[in-house]
Amino acid sequence: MFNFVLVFNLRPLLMDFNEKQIQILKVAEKLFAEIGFDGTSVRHIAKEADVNVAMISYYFGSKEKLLEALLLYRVADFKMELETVMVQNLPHIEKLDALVSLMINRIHRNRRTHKIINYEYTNKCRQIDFDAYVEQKRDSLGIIEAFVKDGQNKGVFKTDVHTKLLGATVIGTYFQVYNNKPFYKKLLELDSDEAFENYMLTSLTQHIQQTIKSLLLNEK
Amino acid sequence: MFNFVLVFNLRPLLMDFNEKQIQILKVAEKLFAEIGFDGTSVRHIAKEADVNVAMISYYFGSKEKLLEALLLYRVADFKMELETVMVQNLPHIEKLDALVSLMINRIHRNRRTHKIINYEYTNKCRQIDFDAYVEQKRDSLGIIEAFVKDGQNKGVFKTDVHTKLLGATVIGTYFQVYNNKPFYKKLLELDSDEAFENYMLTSLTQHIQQTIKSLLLNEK
Amino acid sequence: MFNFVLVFNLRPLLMDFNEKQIQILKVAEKLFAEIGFDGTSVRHIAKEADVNVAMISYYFGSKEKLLEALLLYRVADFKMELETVMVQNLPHIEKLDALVSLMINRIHRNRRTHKIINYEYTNKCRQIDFDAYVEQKRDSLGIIEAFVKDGQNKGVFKTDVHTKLLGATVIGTYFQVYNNKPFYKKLLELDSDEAFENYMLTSLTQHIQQTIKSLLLNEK
Amino acid sequence: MFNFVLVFNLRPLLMDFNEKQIQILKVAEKLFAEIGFDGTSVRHIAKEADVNVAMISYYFGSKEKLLEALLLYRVADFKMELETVMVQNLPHIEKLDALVSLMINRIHRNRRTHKIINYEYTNKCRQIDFDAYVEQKRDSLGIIEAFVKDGQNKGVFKTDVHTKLLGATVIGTYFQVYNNKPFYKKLLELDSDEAFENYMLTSLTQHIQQTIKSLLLNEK
DNA sequence: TATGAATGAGGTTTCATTCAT
DNA sequence: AATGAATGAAACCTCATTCAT
Repeated sequence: MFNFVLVFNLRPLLMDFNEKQIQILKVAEKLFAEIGFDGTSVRHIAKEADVNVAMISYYFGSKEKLLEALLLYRVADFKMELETVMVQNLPHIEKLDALVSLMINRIHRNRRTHKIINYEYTNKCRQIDFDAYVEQKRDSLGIIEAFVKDGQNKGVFKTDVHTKLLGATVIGTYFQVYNNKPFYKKLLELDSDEAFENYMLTSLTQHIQQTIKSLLLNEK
Repeated sequence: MFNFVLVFNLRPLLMDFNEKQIQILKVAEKLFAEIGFDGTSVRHIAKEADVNVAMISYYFGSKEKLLEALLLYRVADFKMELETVMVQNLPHIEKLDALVSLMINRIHRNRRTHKIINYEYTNKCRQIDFDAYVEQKRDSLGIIEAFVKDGQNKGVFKTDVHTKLLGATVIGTYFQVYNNKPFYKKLLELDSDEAFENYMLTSLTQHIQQTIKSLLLNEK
Repeated sequence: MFNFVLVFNLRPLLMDFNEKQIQILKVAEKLFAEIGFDGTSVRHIAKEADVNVAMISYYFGSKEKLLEALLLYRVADFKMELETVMVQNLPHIEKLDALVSLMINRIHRNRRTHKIINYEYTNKCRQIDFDAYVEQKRDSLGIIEAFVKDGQNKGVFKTDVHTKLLGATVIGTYFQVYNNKPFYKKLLELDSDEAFENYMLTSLTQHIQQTIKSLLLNEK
Repeated sequence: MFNFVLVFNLRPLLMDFNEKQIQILKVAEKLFAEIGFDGTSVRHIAKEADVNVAMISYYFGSKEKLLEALLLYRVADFKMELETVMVQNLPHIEKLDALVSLMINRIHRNRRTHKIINYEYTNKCRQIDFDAYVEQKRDSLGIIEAFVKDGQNKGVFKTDVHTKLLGATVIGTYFQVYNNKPFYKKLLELDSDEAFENYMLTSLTQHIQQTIKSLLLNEK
């Protein structure tokens, strides 16, 4: 049976950032996502966050450490959310939809940080500790895999699927659209950023839910 | 002096880059993909390509123009390939598989350049001409859409799908795995880069084909 | 960070450059005058002023902004000096001599900066704000013109002169000698730089005074 | 008596520049005057003159040698012209006017080159041979001085003038206006470049003639 | 004779960081 | 605890010139 009893792994995050630190983190997240990690200068961050340049080194140690802090700040509590869904007493199909929806919502909320990660994670020459990210990803995919296996055992889900790749399809589809925002805005005739955002959380989400359900539910 | 920039602006489809230019382009592609556009210095490119630093400016005008040249070099003749598949006399289902396979192969071949694009395309502050990329993307998705519509008209494909998002699922799934290579190598127990490459072109491709077919073929 | 550029743009007449800034300005003035603006590298300035290269950008923003700062530093309070002479209760002829003498002294004191201006003012491709210079020039010539008109009205000065060109003759004669210093040193048998300087402030000044007086006083 | 019999000093100039060389010289003169010697790149010259970059080194040896060639090309035959005036049988006063007019015309014709010289002549760090310029200047001023002395001996000209500085006043006044062209265009309400040019050759010339005559003719 | 290709040197500016206060 | 001043390093690019052809 699907084991949703998982010990909360409370990493000693020391995430007690003060107000100014959070201000810096938010500006950094925005700028890193918009113009890249290397493309963003600490001066730019400092200016936009209305703090002294030296403050960034002072608070975070270095620009790279700032990114690490951002990862901890944004990628930490996902598992708890997922488990909140898992414990609900729902039919597998509905739970599947809820799961996908939650993943997308979560990713969407932190899309900027995840965009940075998507790019920087494979960056050689970078000395960033991605453990929190990897751990979260592992856990998330683990939960999905366990849930799918449970459904397969119960005969609800098909078995001839690449279970480990389901998450990649969910998140990958999301980011392929997000990373090509100008292109898809035009293609989908979405006039404003708001319309685009809305599309991501409705139609795109539906498409992804439908995709995953098709894979798991239908006869081949 | 012969002005290369002019030639680029004319964008002749048969780009006649000389040997040294191609050497530079290949090194640049590698480094841009590995450590980012901003993270890569022209010195680094020059050193790795074993050419003088000034040569890059001489041949391409600037670092940004070098990236534009790379786009033209890598993203140009996709449509022709796609059409080669389309004209084949195959059942829709087989043609669908061939289409997905071709897309992935194509993306895989130029994965480095596409990774750069995925990141840089939405980069504000960047003055890069992405027209070739956008054009190619539009054409590709257009061909897919037309093919799917044809299948729907013939009653082979389901109609309640987000046709315009199919490409995003194909390519997005691919890149989600590619961009998290270390993670998936571990998850999928792939020991070497070769094993990973092989997985991308076999199992991952199958997964994506299966995904798209599930969406288009089965009852909901 | 305190933004000096903004302060410059406000152009406070009492510029509060700190010691190091003044050091840089003086070295820059010397080198710009000796080897030209383009011929002078910021490295050279930095070395001669014994400051870090980056300091010039830090303090002034750019090399061109440094020149603008120099203009403001050197070309600012001329009108006040002129007016000091004008309010004196002297016969027109003596006042004319005093006026010419003051102009030459003033120009001589800032001869280096004015030499740069003489060359750079008409330089296309240069994005320098010469407003302070133009304003000062306009004011100076305006005061002279008004004074001459007054003398003409009082019947002291002749009327058939190109009043607006008097300043050009004063300053032009000065600079024609200054810009051909090696030539005139030899022609006038002035052995040392001191002798040359002395000549500029005595004989040359007399010549110019005599020139202007001849124009304004004598029958044609 | 004024000795106008001077042996023609035919410097072995080898000024047999071919068509392309002259083309280069003309473009160089224009650009050097407009954006300075250091500010002008040989590439710019080559492009504007529609010749290969290497041609400049090939024809002239170096950029500095190109400037030297320009000096020889533009500053060579002045003395002959001056002597043409001197031998005319005219009253001293008229000859004085003719002399000034000739000087200004000559300078005006080669104003661009002379502007460069005015700036570069005192440029330390520059290894340019200005002998042709110095020689020409010496000769010109010599002829003027001799002419004035002749007039003084004949009692036509006043004696209490700085004879050696007359040339500086003539040429200096001219360049002070020329170097501040935008300023004087506005001050003198000259709308077009043509109007400015015209003013230089009429009113400004008159002013200078009047200035010199006032100095030499009138009672003090 | 003439030139396209190539290069070493040096240009300006920006970078992340440190340090004295 | 917090910051303005300062700096070495390195970024990209342009320069005048050379060289093989």
